[in-house]
Amino acid sequence: MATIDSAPAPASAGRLRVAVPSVAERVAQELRRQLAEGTLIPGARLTESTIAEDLGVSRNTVREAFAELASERLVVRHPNRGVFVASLGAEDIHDVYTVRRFIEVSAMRGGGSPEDVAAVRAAVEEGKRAAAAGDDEAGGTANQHFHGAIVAMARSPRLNTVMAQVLAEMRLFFHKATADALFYQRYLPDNEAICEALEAGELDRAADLLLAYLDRSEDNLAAVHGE
Amino acid sequence: MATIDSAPAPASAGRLRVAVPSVAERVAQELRRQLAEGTLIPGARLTESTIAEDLGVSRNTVREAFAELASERLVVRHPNRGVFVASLGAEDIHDVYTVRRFIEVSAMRGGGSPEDVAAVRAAVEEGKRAAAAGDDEAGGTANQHFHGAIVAMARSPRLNTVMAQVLAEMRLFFHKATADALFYQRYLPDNEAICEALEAGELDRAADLLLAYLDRSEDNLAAVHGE
DNA sequence: ATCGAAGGATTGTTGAACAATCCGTAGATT
DNA sequence: AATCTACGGATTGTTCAACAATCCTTCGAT
Repeated sequence: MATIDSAPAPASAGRLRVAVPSVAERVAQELRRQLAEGTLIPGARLTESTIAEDLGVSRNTVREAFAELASERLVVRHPNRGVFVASLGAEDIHDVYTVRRFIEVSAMRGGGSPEDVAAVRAAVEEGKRAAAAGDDEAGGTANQHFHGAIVAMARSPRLNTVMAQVLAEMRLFFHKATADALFYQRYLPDNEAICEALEAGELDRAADLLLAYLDRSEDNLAAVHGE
Repeated sequence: MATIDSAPAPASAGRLRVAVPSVAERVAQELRRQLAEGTLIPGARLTESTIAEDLGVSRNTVREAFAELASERLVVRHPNRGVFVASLGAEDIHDVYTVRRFIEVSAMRGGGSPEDVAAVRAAVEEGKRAAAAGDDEAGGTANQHFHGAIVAMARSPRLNTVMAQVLAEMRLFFHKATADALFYQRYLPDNEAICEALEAGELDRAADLLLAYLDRSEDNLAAVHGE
């Protein structure tokens, strides 16, 4: 399949160091892409030699990429058996939402700078445009931007990392749920209301709305899972 | 230096599968130990070949261990330059405490089952014993158990993981601070008060006390850092 | 003193090899 | 027929050796 030689060759001209990511990093990136895109479905097995050949890299390099993805919980290692695309069970969904409740709600109560709030607003508008265009994929992305922007208000690199990983895990799961075209649109009014409360400086109310949203979202997802 | 063949040989008798950790995992564990113990000081460089020889494993295996430690932020990778023991700057300390405020305080407001509360109490008593014995190392460990137990009340594997990583990062930094023998003892009364509020079911008060403790602790640590 | 060109050392990556482990299947046993 | 055991194939875990790419230092020239 597609090779990973995407980065422009370190050709002649530019003397500006661009920090080309390592091969292992590019492999991880490519796998992340396929994971998010849904090419690799949860539970699928990833064979080292196959991927190594497909991407034209060594098995050892694939192995390093696996280690990275495993640390992000996107794949699971079964010793001596191989790595598999992570599949979230009911407990995992609940746990992910627990993390989100902890982090997002606290971030909301802390508020953010005007630029941070503007970023939240921008994500809401992005969602509206996606809905208008009927683009579900973009709608999901916008929703993740919305929640990412909320956490970003805390300006904490570590919290941002945690949140990014959790959102990546959710994206992995959503390929079952997104069959419902209205899944994201349903939450647009919530995002709008939360954002307005935030812009008005009513942080506690915004946090309460966000909490209610998360609870409802979890229930919906659990229902989809149970079907 | 010391080899890593610690696990009892997969001898004859036992048919019970014990899941021997992989070599890479044992290397990571050994490095974690040295990191926590202070043998490896922040900023120190870890040369692949040296460690490979010292532990009697291959360079590739060391590399896998590095990847794991890097994902835990215990070491930092500088591309083409090597990996270094992470050293926390002022921003990092603040960030770590931000994470702790988010997670610990929320967990406290959520409360926990009687067993979970008992675990918190046990950590407090552990700290008292360590103080009585004048054992600073044990005091630090007890303190980490205390805060770990608070987060454990949320019964969230992912939050526990995040907290464990943050505590590991702090341990890395504390080797400067622990010169002050009273560093941990100073916080014993706080832990006691927080625990009592928790046991009394006064979650909000316990959370407020915890928050105040975290703020004070951060200030102290920042002061130590600045000296 | 500044700059640039070797030189050496270390990382990044590859390829091949082998041991260890797992899985499925075919036979043997009851 | 069902269960157990042994075997074989496939994949992972780990090692080793090599080489390219990159960085740091030193040396020398300007």
